[in-house]
Amino acid sequence: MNKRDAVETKARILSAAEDIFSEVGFDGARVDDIAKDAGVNKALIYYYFKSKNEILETLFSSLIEDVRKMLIESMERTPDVCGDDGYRALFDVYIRFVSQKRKIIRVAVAESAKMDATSSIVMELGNLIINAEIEVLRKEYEKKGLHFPKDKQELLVMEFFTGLTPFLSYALYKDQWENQYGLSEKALQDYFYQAFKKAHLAAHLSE
Amino acid sequence: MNKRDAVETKARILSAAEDIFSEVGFDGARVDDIAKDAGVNKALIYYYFKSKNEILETLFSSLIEDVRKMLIESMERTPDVCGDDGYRALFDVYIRFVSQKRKIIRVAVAESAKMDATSSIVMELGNLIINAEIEVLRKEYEKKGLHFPKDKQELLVMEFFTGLTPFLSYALYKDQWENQYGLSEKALQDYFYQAFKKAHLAAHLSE
DNA sequence: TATAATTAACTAAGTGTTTAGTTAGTATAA
DNA sequence: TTATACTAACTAAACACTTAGTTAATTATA
Repeated sequence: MNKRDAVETKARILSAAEDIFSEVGFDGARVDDIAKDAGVNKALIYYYFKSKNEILETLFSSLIEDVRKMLIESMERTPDVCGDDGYRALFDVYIRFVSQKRKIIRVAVAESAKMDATSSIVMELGNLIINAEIEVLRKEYEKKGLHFPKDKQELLVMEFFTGLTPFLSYALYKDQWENQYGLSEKALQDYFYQAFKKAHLAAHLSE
Repeated sequence: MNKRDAVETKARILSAAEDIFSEVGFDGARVDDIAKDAGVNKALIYYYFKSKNEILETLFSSLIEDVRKMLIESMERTPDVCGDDGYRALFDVYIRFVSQKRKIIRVAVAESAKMDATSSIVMELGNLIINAEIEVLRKEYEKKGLHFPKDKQELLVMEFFTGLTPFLSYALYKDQWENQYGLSEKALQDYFYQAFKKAHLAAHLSE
């Protein structure tokens, strides 16, 4: 077997783990089941990862890395966009991100919901996303010749509650809303975007 | 050894279970630990509950029952309140609810985040809360002589994303924001209320 | 009113099963 | 022939749940 097979095998293990973690949670997941779904022997998992926990950490690291890349790319693509267009661009990045990463976000939220999760991945995600929002706002203030109040920590909380958590809940409950109420993905996103924009405009611009 | 009050003992078991579930999740929780924390023999837990799962179901049933009571009481207390006051009343009920029930809400969110959770307790909570919001809105439309568009399901989704999930995240991440950013509970709630009101006004009244 | 019968509340010490992780080895490509 | 990729078979520990009782209090009976 050559090296390319190994990379692909490792990816298959991670993918199977992601599926199973998102279905039954980390503690509920069985390494045997991950191995079975990945089509490998269980011992091979311990050849690539030192523990079940390291599989989760690898998945979380990739998630953080991916969202960081996504945000950076978006900012480089539209460096001067602010206001309405800025929100739209940010919204598109978020929605693409949570749609793509829905499964692992479920796991992150479930793990963060545990009380002892001090090094919470959701907080880490939140900080990344908040910084992106601040960047959009900063441009907006700048364009108006105003100084952005950098140190206002309450703003971060506002951003978190009004900005990040609806996206997380979108990732968590999208399927259920679609099934239970027959809502299309497009309809969901349209209404969601209106709420997102209004909440942000209300929070930052109208007073 | 003296016999203790059975009702009180059962309550102690449930309380210990709630603590441990919220710390390490349902699958991560050990029945031995619950017994130890409740100060009873493990077998007594199986005397009162047929399984570990039944403990969780009992806790979830109580949560649903409690929120239902809370909402009904609030509506009976302020039957004609609408508009700004209506939102304030609803907000107060919500915030009191999530503050009191924070621990079990963590568990509910963690469990709901698992993909197979079809009979999701969060969806059940969501429907209860959504109905309460609709009631406030209905009064508002009525007072203005307008007919409330009952069948708009998109409204439910809006309510869910903009109304319920920030409360859930408040329950989940309040401690972390307080610790990490030194925010007081009052400051959090004040800003949170502004966001809540604006999001709702924006969603329902400004178009 | 004393005591025997009954039951609710509780426990020590398991049982069998499931689990994460290991060992000791084989096959293959370079 | 050496390093990488892989597996069947295994183990120790952890786990949910059970068994086989005990204790304390209540109720029925003499």
